[in-house]
Amino acid sequence: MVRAPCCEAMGLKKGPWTHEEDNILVSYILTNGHGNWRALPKKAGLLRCGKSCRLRWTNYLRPDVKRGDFSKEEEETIIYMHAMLGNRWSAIAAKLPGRTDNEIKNFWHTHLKKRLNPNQFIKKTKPRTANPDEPKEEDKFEDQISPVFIQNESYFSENITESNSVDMKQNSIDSFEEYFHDFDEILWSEEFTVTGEEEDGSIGLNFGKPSLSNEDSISFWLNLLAESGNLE
DNA sequence: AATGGAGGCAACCGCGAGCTG
DNA sequence: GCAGCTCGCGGTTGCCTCCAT
Repeated sequence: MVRAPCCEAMGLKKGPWTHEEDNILVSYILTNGHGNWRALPKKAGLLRCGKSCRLRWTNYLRPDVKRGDFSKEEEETIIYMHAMLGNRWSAIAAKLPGRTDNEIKNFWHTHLKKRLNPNQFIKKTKPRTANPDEPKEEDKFEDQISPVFIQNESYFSENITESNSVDMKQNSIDSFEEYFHDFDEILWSEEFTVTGEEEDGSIGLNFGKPSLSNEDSISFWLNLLAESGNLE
């Protein structure tokens, strides 16, 4: 199959986005929706490829993108989900409202990965398609989880009191199961709902459905653009 | 104050999946 | 069923900032 060229180079801009480009993209999407990403930049008057626009929107400009440091809970979720799913960042991001796969991926590589023993970290990326011959995700869970968490001394330092390595290993698994018992139920329940503005100022989300209504999104950006003087 | 290295993050690239005609 | 296309994902790169010397 012949792949369609993504950015037929000529004249298309690359590199960091400017505020003006951001404003154009946001205004266009809020007015028209993104529709066909490939056609969007031309319609919006941007010298970018559709891919670049989509990435910019999903990772940075979307109103429900949560910026700022990851909370302890979010870190724990990432570690837990990564132990279960491997490098399936989009799947992990789906469990962290307001966080993007790119952000999580970066956070993992720059912060969390360091806490793990690299020699023990052998989990490979899972293929996106389910192979019927392979064991189910749940069946493989134990095999995946132990090397990561057992080696993560800092993570379990509060729970592990035994110095004996064998006991420690078992304790780690027990601690893990105990520690994440409630967590698991929350993560795998479809209703992971937070609404309205949170106490910390972050945007509330209805997990499992669009986090903000279109109307809310428009209001958000109209206000923002109006404040910055970029929208009449 | 200058400089070089390390770390962090935004953005790009290439591939596979899924949709459509 | 096939070919062409778009979209989404994960890996990687490169720039910018910070910090140590």
